[in-house]
Amino acid sequence: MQELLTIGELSARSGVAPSALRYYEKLGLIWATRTGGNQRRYERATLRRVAFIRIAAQVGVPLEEIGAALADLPAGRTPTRADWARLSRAWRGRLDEQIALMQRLRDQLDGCIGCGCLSLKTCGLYNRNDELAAQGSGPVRLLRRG
Amino acid sequence: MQELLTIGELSARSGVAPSALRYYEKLGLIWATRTGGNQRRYERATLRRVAFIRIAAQVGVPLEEIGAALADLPAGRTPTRADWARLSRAWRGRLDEQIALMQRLRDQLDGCIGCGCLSLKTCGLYNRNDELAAQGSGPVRLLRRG
DNA sequence: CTGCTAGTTGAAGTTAACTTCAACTAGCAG
DNA sequence: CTGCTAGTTGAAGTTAACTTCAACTAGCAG
Repeated sequence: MQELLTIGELSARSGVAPSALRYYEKLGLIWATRTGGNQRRYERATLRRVAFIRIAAQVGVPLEEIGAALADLPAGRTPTRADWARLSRAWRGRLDEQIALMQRLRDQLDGCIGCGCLSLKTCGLYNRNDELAAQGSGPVRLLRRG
Repeated sequence: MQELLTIGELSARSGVAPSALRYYEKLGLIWATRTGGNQRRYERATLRRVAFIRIAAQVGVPLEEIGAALADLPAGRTPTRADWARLSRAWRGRLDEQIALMQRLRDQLDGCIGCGCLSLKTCGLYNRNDELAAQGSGPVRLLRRG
């Protein structure tokens, strides 16, 4: 029942390069046991973990934050369905916020750039971005905080 | 009528650091005339240009692509309201696509991680991401292509 | 015309998320 | 037990989007 995966197998099944998997390990996002010859062997549960990492990363969450979230999973045992469900609830809220922000951006882009009023001082869209900029900056932050 | 802005003024009014403005100039996104003493002086229209750059960048569009879009603005004259409207229509479509993708991600996160089926091979969410990965990778690409 | 703040340049540094490289070892098919 | 593919490490390289630094000059208030 303990079928372990080599790094090549995990890479093939997750679509993530071996070098990226080693990088994730260095950041503490995943881990592996070692063979006598020092090669990595991954538990099957790692597939789910990597899937979660990739999905969150593609949504713009920095790996460090993903690691913090994963650290909330139970330490001793393989996470259950319920563990993952609990974790995903938090990201659901984040996605909701991001979607709402982009919708506001879109609507204001129509009304604001569309009408030619994009004049910084008076433009609601730009001022919103100023507020966001105060919390951080760049697209990633925009996506992170919502 | 030709009130020009110093880099400090443009920075203060746009919320973008002087070093970033110089960087944008190096990339060809904005430009300035020079005083006798070689200091930059920006036309007021540059404010609108910078606003557009920041908004697009916050949505995840790389500066190089923003530059390509800005290159479509009329060369000889200050862009009119209609010029900006034309430009913004293209970004509107992009935003629509991005919003739609994030909504799909959210819905599948509910159904997929939520139910514990996040098993890569069978997971629709993850497979969608594989397709996306074929076009590029990472959050920025996700946001770029939609 | 003094003095201070604001501006100039080119080079180097920063961060995230990886990839590439070199030099080497493990694991397994035949 | 040979030979090839897959794996190992640490260091260095990559890209985007900037920032920081050093050494210097402009512009303007008083």
